[in-house]
Amino acid sequence: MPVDLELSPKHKRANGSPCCEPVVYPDVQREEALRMAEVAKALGDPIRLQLVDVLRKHAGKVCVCELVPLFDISQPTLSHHLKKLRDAGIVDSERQGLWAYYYVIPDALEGLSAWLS
Amino acid sequence: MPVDLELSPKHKRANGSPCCEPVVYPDVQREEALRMAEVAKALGDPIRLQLVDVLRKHAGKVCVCELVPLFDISQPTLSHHLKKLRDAGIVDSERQGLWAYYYVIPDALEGLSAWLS
DNA sequence: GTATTACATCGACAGTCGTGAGTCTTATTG
DNA sequence: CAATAAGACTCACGACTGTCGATGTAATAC
Repeated sequence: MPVDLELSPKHKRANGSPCCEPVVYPDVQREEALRMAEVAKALGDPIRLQLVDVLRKHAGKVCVCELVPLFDISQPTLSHHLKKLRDAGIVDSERQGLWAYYYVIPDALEGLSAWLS
Repeated sequence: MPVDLELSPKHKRANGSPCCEPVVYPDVQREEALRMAEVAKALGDPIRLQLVDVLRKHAGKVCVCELVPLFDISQPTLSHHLKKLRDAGIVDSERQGLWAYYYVIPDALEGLSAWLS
């Protein structure tokens, strides 16, 4: 329910004077925005978003070798995307012999999710 | 409640044969992932995320001249970010004389928000 | 031991990004 | 009319991105 509060007819301002009452902006938001933007950026690639989707739906740890055939990209590229997700703190991995198992870090998406709701 | 379903000790596979039972991946997700990644990418910059935050909290249309003093970037750069948000379908604008008023498109974030929840 | 497999890292490439300075268009003011 | 202001656009710059092929590392299989 957007309310059009004062779409006031504005006036050209003298060069030094402020144009309008600036919208207040809480400083607390700033570092939180940095973190949320970091997560959003990591999700800002279709393949990474689908990777997270698969990992979440699987509700457990998924071997990289299971992920490779799902996407039409090379193994090094997939590894690169997984690293991006790791760097963003969204997923983590666990080595077991030759195999690496990935999983979504619980609550890693909660901040962004809460803000979006 | 992550359940470790069969972290089966895997075996090295012969070169041609499949390594593991690949996780199924619904094709429906694919275009939806494209759209959500587009939105996430647009939110993947702290300034743009804060811009959307301001526009949402204001619950109405906000003049660009009110946005400029909130951020430590030049006016052309702010305009550039607003264009990115417009291209991603997150915000839209409305000209009124010299002034441009921006607002968040209702439900633009709903897809991503629902997926994250 | 050697060969092979899983996965990560490196190097290189074209493409995109965020940024500011400058310019342009349009509308208001006088 | 001329001057000025708001905001979008253009250009250029360095930085980063997604991609692949090649290479490196470590563990398994023989």
